[in-house]
Amino acid sequence: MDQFVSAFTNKIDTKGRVSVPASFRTVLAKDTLDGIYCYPSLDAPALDAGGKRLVDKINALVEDLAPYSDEKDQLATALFGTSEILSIDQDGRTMLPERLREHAGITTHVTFVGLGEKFQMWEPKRFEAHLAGARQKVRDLRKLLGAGRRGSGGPEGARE
Amino acid sequence: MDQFVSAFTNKIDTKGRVSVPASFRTVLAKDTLDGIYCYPSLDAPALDAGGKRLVDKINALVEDLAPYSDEKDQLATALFGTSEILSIDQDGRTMLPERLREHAGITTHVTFVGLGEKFQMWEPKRFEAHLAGARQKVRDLRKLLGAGRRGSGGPEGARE
DNA sequence: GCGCTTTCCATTGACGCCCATGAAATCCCA
DNA sequence: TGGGATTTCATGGGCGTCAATGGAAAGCGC
Repeated sequence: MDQFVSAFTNKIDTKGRVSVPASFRTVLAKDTLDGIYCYPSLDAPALDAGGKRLVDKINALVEDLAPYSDEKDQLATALFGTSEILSIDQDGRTMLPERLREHAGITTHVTFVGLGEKFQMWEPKRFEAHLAGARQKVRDLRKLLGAGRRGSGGPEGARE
Repeated sequence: MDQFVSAFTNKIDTKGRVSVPASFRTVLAKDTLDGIYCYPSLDAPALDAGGKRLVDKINALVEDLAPYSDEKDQLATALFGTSEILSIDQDGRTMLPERLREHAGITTHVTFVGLGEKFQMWEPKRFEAHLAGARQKVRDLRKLLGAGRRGSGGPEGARE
C-alpha cells in the first residue's frame, strides 16, 4: 500500500514523543525524505503531513511563480516558513514542536488521519467533531448527486 | 534535505553574534561560498540570504536583461550593491552589519525563515505580522486556483 | 598599552539512540 | 479449529551527543 489510510490515536509521552502509526511509517518509508514533512493546515486546526511527494507538490506550486514576485515570497513564507521536517526515531516516534501542537490544540493525544497521499494530525476531540461535520456534508452532497440511487443511511464508506 | 525549511528565533549576544540554525547550516554547507550571501529584501523589512544557488539565480536574472539597459544596471545595483557575504564562525554563528540590521529593524533577536531555495531574517514581531498576512493571502489565492479544478472539496487544490 | 575583533572553551538543556516492558495481532501446528 | 508460541507495536525510561549561548583568551590595529 502506498497510501495513508485509516485513523489512529496515540499518546504523547512525558518527553513529548508520539508513535507514528506503523502503517503510515511503511508508506513514508517508500516516499521518504528521512522524516515527515509537516505544516499547519491553512483552514483547520490540524497538521498536514506527508513525505517527498508532498514536498514536490509544494515546490511545484512555488516554482510556478515569478522569481522575486511578492506572491512567490508570500507563498514560500506561508508554506516553507511554517513547515517542519519531523524526524522519526528508530522506534517510529516523532516529536511535535510547540508551534505545531498549539495550532492544532494538541496536548496529550494525537489522532493520525490518513487522507491518501498525505495525512493529518488532530487533537482527538476536535477530530471527532470535524468528522461528524464532514460526514454530514457527504450525506447532504449525496442526496443532491445521487437522488436516483440509494444506499440510504447504510454502510459507512468512510473510516470510523 | 537541501532546502531551507521552518523558522527559528535566535538571540543576538552582547558581541553581536547570532547562531545560524543548524539545519540551515547543513543546507549552506552543500551550497556554499563559504559564508552567507545576504542583502536587504526588496520589498520587505527583512534580509534575504542563501548560498551559491541564490547567487547564481540572481546572476541569471540580471543577465536576462538587455545589456546596458537601465533596468539591468538598476537591478544589479539594488542587489549586488547592497549585498554582503556573512562569515560563519566555527560555532555556527554570524554577525549582521549595522546597515542590514537597520533595514530589518533587528535589535536583540532574529527570526530565520526558510523559503526553500533561500531564507530570510526578520525581527521576530514583524515576522509574526508578516506571516499572518502571507497565510491569509495564500488562502485567498488557493480559492482562486482551486476554483477551476475538481468540484470544490476535492483533495489537493494546493494543500489541505 | 588599550580597544576591538576573532578564536577557543564551558554550560545547560534538548534531542537522538538504546534497551525494556506489556499488550495485541499473527502464525503454526497439532 | 483452538491454543500456545512468536512477532509486531505502542509506550516508558536512562544516557550520550549536539546545538545554542555565555564568557574567557588570544590576535591585530591604533
